[in-house]
Amino acid sequence: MPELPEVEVVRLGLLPALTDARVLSVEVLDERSIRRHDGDSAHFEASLVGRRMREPRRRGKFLWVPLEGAEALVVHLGMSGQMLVREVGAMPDRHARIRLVVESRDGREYEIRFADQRIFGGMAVRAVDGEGVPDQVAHIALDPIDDAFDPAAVVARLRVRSQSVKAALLDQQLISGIGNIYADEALWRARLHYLTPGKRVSERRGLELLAHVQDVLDRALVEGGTSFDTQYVNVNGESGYFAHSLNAYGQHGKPCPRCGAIIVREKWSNRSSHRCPKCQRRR
DNA sequence: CTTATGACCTGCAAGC
DNA sequence: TGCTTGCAGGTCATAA
Repeated sequence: MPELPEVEVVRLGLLPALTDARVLSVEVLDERSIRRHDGDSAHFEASLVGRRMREPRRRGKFLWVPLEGAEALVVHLGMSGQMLVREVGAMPDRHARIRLVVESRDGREYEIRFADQRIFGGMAVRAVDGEGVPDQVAHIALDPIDDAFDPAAVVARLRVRSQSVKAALLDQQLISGIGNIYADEALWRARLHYLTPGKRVSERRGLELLAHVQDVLDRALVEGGTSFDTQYVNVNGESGYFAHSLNAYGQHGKPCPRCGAIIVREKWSNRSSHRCPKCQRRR
């Protein structure tokens, strides 16, 4: 489950099971899901067993579970990753790649399953800095729902770029947490064509765009994220409801809710962009 | 430095 | 029915 709202839904779901829990056992079922870990899967397992976990954190689409000592279990869901909280010995989940058994704060045991169809996601144990941020996450910009997020600074950096405004929104080193769905939704709300160069976006419209980004992420979070199929689910395997509220993403062939023109899908940078041909013209 | 492109994977839906 | 093709919520390394 990929973008910020979906990852935050997962983090919230993990809080009761993992905060102050202790790792009892770890089993790597598919080596490929251990990514950017400094060592093999046996080393990964040994790095976790017996250790105490702290409250799960998130920046953008990166999730991590701080460990006692200056390390953290970093989780990235990639395109199709899931973190499922199950009873120990529950029915198997499809595409389960890594299993952790933990004893939670209240003394109950849970089986945490990392499931991932496409294996673009993964886990690693990494060192953290003085702020508790893993080295793997250090290069990721603050996300729009972080207290320290600075919209004016992001707009200033956007406005000196020649690249398209959509590429900027997807650049996790400029602003994190946005992916293809929420980029298209925010651009629709802001009535901007995705190919508009950053330097052609006025300061006022840039700030408006970021306000739309924050609003669409907040609303999606309240709805439990966007799910089109069973790939994108919370820790209990349940889907979110924000797909009903999409105005542009995946709406090609349907009328624009604002002006009635037919939403189009266009190939761009090895993926799809959705826009209203009337409200989001290239100027 | 910035920017663009392909690699990494599995599986589903649509079209023939 | 079976085959092929296109498509999918991301990130990173590499090249220009």
